[in-house]
Amino acid sequence: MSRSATSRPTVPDVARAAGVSTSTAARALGGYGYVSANVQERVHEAAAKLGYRTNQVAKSMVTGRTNTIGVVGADIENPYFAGSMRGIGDMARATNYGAILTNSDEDVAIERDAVQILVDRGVDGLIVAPADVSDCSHLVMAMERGVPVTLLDRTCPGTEMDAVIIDNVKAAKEAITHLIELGHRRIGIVTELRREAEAYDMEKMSPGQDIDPLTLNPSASRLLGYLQAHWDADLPVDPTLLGRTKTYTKARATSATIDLLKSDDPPTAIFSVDNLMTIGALEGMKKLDAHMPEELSLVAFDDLDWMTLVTPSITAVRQPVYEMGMNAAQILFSRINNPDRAAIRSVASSELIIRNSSGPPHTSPESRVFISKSKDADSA
Amino acid sequence: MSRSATSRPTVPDVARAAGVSTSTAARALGGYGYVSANVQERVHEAAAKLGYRTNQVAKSMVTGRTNTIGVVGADIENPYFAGSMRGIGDMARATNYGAILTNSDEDVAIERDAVQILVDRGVDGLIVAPADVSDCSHLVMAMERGVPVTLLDRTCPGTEMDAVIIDNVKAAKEAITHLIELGHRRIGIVTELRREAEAYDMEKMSPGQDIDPLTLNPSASRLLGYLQAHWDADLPVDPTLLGRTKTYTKARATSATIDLLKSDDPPTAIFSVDNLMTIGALEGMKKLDAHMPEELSLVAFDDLDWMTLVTPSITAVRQPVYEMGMNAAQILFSRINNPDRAAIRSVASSELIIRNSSGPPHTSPESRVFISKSKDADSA
DNA sequence: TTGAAAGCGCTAACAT
DNA sequence: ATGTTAGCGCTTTCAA
Repeated sequence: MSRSATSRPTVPDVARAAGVSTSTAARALGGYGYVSANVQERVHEAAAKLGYRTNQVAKSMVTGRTNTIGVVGADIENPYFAGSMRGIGDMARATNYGAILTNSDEDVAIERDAVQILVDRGVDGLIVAPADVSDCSHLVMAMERGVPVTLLDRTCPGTEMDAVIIDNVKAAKEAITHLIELGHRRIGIVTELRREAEAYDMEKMSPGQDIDPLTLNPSASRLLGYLQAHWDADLPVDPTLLGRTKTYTKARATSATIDLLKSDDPPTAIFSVDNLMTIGALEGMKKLDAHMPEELSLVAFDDLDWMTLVTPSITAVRQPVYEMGMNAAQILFSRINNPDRAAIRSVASSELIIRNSSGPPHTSPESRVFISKSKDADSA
Repeated sequence: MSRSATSRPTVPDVARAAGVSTSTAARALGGYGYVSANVQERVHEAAAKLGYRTNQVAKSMVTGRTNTIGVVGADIENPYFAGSMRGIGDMARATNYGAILTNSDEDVAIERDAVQILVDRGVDGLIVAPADVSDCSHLVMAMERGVPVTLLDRTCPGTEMDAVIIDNVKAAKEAITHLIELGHRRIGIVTELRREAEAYDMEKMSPGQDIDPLTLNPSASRLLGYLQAHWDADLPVDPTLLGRTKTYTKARATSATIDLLKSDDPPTAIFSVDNLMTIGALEGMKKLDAHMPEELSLVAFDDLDWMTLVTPSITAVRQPVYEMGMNAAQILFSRINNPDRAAIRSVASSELIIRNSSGPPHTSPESRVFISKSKDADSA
């Protein structure tokens, strides 16, 4: 296991070549302490000649800092995280940090594991999109161990962690209000809502109760926005319009959409709660041959590059993912350098981009071909 | 800068608590050397009680291994790399490795920098998609420094590095042959070809010359496949059908496509050479309102999830990106554990998925509305 | 301004 | 099977 053909030169090597002591050479190389200009130059010359490069591992051991952060997201294949990750990576590079990427698949156990491993590795900080906002104990522990955590996309209620989020309730509400204003009265929503409690919320929630959106996972808070839009418009809410996938998969989104469309009184519009759900919903619509926007409107959460290319182009809520990633990294670095400052909560602004997949609803059910079609078909 | 509230317990701490020597405790903890069952248990109890966790940095310093690899791709926002990265990450996790991700934006200077920094950081190996196959000196240097490199997506000719690739020439040839068999005789190609030399190749290349595809960047080797398909079918090649973007951006792909379509004798089909080029090409086609497949056929390189959702669905060459990423990681790990084995070149198999964006060409130019339309329009 | 020496937390000879 | 000791490459007191 010869790690290197000829092992790399060390500080003592450079010192010897420059005719100074180890500590002087180290000072010159590391740029700290007092060094005379003359020595500075001699040392750097020697270093260049020998091809010296600082051994970061050794440096880390004594400084206690690795200049590395850990990033725990759900899935790098999801454009949301890919975009954030790019932002994080760019900011890290600019600040001389490395970023170790791990995927949790929205599984808290995997996330807990990943965090543990990253902390063991000595990362200087973590950026985490927690799989479950009600289970953040491992993140709190990391912070207590001296490893700062910046939350992305979600917050952990009752904790004092920095976070970069958007206002999911507001964003969803805006999307639904758009549909209501177009005349839609039966709006389906395709969303995960993994935890039982979240699904019940739709019936339990009422205009009176003042729920803190920060205690909710994104899918639940987007549901809340859905509800609030209805309340504000004095519209009733029909629980059968809830297309709950329980599992975060495209296939479930497809079947949830199909179920919705095949119901006795199908929705005239669908709100898909994030990019994976959108793909699933579109697949379901395609299977039933439901045409947008004449037969069915669609508003998607998360804007992707292909959404302008499809016909019709898709109305979507855009999040500034790249900027959010950059911001999260920046906030984390500031925290690393100033562990005791107050927690920052950065709320990025989202934007509803109205395109052609959303239009006025059709008045007569007869004109909606997919309905009669679906009567013939069996299950999915 | 208090890194941790109360600093973490060390091996000596555990040893003391268990009433054994440091080295015995270390052996028990690290699972190496001889330890009696009795002591093994006592040490682990003590460790658990103290909440001991191995300091990986210290361990790395003495073992010379960090259990970390570096990954240098063009852009994590590109689904190709995101998919590979997911594969790499999953394999790394399974093998107890961490993966540091960096983006090169296809810039050799950035890549060289990234490699240097990762080597300084002490990564045990690198997975790199080299920005330019003719400029791999920094990768060779890393290898000479004892840091193995596995190439992804591209090879470095004349070097002995492991690589995971597909047969780009064959894949492109298959795609173009499909179009030729449909009856197309004027097939446009939208591709980067950054280097001047690559662009000249189209004219210079001839059936006789036996070019080694491994000396070419992906976009050039796909062009070669394009040419070979023509040669095999005894069809002439028209250099004006080359939509060269020079820069790897969507915008350039769009304008290259528009230029192609607005030319005096526009192509009846377009081959977009990777996913970014495809998005650009589609945008250009949409701008000119060129309908697929009646007016214009499209075959894309890289298959993405939305390509089945658009109308018409898009014919595409699929690469097993996830598997390739996994494979690259596996090969790298095997090389780390066996530095002297022969180089592996793993060629994954691609697949042409025929959908609805490719069909027979229209015989009469008059029926192609976008042509007349584009006569009116100005530039882009 | 420079040098000598200690030590970060671990592993790995070597001795017992 | 266990303990003693040295040392990875760097930073960092402390003296000079």
